[in-house]
Amino acid sequence: MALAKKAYHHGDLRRALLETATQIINEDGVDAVTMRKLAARAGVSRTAAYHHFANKQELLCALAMDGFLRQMQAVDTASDNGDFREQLRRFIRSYVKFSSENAEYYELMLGGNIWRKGLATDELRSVGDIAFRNLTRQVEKWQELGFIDPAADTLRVTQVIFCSAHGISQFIIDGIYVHQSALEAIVDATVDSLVNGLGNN
Amino acid sequence: MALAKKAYHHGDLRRALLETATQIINEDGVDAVTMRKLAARAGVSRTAAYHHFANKQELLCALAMDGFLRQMQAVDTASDNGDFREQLRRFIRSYVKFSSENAEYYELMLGGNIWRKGLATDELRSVGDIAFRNLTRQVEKWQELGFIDPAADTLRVTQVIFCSAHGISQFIIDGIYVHQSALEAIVDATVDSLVNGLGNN
DNA sequence: GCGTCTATTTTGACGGTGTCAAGATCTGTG
DNA sequence: CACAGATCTTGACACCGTCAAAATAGACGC
Repeated sequence: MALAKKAYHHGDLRRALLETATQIINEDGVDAVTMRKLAARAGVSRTAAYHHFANKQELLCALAMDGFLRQMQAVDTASDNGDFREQLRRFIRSYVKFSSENAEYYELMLGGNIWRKGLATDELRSVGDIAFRNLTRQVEKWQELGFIDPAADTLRVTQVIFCSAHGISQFIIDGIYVHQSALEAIVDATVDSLVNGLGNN
Repeated sequence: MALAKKAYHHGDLRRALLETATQIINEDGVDAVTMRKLAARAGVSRTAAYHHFANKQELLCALAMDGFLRQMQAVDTASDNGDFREQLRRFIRSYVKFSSENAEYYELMLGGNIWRKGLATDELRSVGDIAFRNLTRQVEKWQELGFIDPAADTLRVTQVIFCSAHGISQFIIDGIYVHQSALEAIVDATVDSLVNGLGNN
């Protein structure tokens, strides 16, 4: 008996398809991912994938899940030395770094092609929640340290920070309004604004 | 002689196509916009549109342009009564309001399907610049009023504010992490953070 | 080992998409 | 009125996602 799920004909077609998809994403972007191309590269017929994914959306959700897992590893929520500005900068910088280095994946994860249409899998939804809760916990830590008012609504603060980080990521990726070369400067300006406010410099 | 561009067979097919597209967007979303469907609704054959738009992307760019123009009218950069917090709140609130009320258009304008792939028309690019410069000018005004340090880099400040507003918009539209019901609360929290900073409440 | 059952894969097909090439048609101009 | 060029149509091609039915291969009870 195989240990996990050594499948019948192919070996583990599901995993093979996901890996092939990742490869295609890195080569030609998310839009180049096609059920037919995927099957062809995996050496299998056009519709074989449909026994492992109900449809293309479900496959994309599985890929997005991988993205969230990799993102959680990449975003710095561990090191807690330095003052608030330093910690927040490290956090946002690592977030934006991941986004810009994995632009196509980020597009898949948060680009609206999945969520806006309400097509997220339950599984993806829960992984997304975990990723968000990671950030919430970080904010809680900052509140415990007195960096942020402990009386403040943790959820709101998290959303404020997250929206900033996401906006930067998106504009950097799309190359509009914010250019790659100014990435660090913008992150720093954002951090300064969030820490001290625009009013009091 | 016609005054503007009364076309030959149809009348003004270009305009008719754009109007039909707007209609489809409002009914079924951007993804439902199809060259063939467009033609059918306009009562014209499949490929007629290709004499007015080089390809689908160019048509989408034209629609995005309309979006930016409407956005500029909708975003409040006119009224300048009240203190900084009030003005910034009015600005961001009107921005997010437009985004959420015109979600499909916003997706088209800034959703990455155009910009990320580098497919923006020169015309669209310049309208986008104008829209951004509108915001820059608003920030300049705030600097002149002393709400924001006049020595601060206007471009950076604009980007910081814009990224926030965009992040909120995107998450609201996609219904992830930020829910419609908390829209005003999140805008207010963002405004407070931008004005006073998270550190000093 | 054999037969059966089920998971897996394939083949064929359908309707949909964007877009090109060639021909038809209409309109403004000389 | 003829010509030229803009405009539109028809036909075709290569894709796409996905369903239904047939074929196949492994697992499991006997």
